[in-house]
Amino acid sequence: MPRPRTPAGSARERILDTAFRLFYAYGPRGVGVDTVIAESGVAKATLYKHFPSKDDLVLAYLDKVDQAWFGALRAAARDAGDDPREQLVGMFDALVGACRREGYHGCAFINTAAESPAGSRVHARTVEHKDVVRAWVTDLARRAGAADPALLARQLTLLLDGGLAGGVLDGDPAVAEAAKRSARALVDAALA
Amino acid sequence: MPRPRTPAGSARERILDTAFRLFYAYGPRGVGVDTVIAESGVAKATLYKHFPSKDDLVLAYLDKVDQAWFGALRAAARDAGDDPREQLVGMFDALVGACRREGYHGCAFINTAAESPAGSRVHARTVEHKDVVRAWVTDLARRAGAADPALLARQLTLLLDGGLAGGVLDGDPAVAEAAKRSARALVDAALA
DNA sequence: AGACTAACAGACAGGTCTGTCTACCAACTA
DNA sequence: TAGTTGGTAGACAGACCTGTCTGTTAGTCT
Repeated sequence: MPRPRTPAGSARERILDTAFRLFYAYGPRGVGVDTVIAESGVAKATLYKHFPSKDDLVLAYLDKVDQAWFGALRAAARDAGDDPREQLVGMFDALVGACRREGYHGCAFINTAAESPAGSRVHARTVEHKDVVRAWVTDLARRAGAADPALLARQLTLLLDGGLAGGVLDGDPAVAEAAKRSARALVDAALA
Repeated sequence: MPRPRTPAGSARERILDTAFRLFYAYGPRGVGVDTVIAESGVAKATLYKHFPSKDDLVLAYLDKVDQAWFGALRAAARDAGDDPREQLVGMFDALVGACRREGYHGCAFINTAAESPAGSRVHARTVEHKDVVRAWVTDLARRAGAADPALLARQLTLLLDGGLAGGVLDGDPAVAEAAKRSARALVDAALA
């Protein structure tokens, strides 16, 4: 186990944490590698050792975002109780919470995908993330007894995406609340 | 009236048309001024005469997008008949149409805002655009007899944004169809 | 003690980006 | 005819970006 000389975790962690913060705030393209290096107090060679290219760092960033967001989504659903029907609505509290958070700036995946070329690894990773989330919602919808779980899941993730994406501009909690109300209406309609 | 030597319209139009095409496909940040110049067959000085900075060109691009998208939205609503209630659902056909179009790449406003700094003119213009559209939808909702037109408008534009934003990845018409079904359910619930 | 590993510090190359500037040209107008 | 206007062509400055490379330092393991 190599002991890090600096107190705040290993170099890799510091790089990734800094990249997470800067990339989310300014977009990966808006942050140069030199800035990440300066802010994380790391040598350039060290960064390129852990992440062979900036693109790899961006992908690692997206993985971190995926963990955080998907985790928040599942936690919000869990907090809504045991009924899958309530969980489908409750997961929107993750959106409400995100909107309230200082520095909220919309969906990291959408934002990053918007500034990446069409067939890039970033796009593939984003599609992967969206698919995983939608599969989870689909399962929830099935357990709730929806006649067409795939459709309901598509509708709810659409709503989630809308709420998240619009957050690039302003994290108005009213938007998240409207999304939650919509979710309630859609779930009610699907399980009538 | 100065006669343009090149057949395809004035220099300004050519620049704007080219910028529209390239900016939408690759994102404003992904396209250099030199590329716009080369593709539109215009001198650099001419571009900077009509648009003092690249930012001004980006704003002009957004205005063009606004006209196109808001126009499509109103046309789709009009095609749904005279009943405001039907128009609220019918406007989603603009989304369906956009998804089908070759080269569809999501919401130009969201995509551009994602790669622009927080307090920039691009953000302000995007907020302005979203507000105008929502005001129009609110009016439609009021005429349809919604108890809370502002809420219904917020819900529907949220859905619209979700469908548009997700299009950065793939223009799946199934997404647009799901959005339209959601709209129908939400309108029905609000006007029950 | 000696080898090895991880990290630091920073120069550097090669490319791209925005925006400015000079010089020239063609058409219209007074 | 002379001036004005709107355009072309392209060099250039200055900033910034990614990725490579050299050399040094500190801690760990055998």
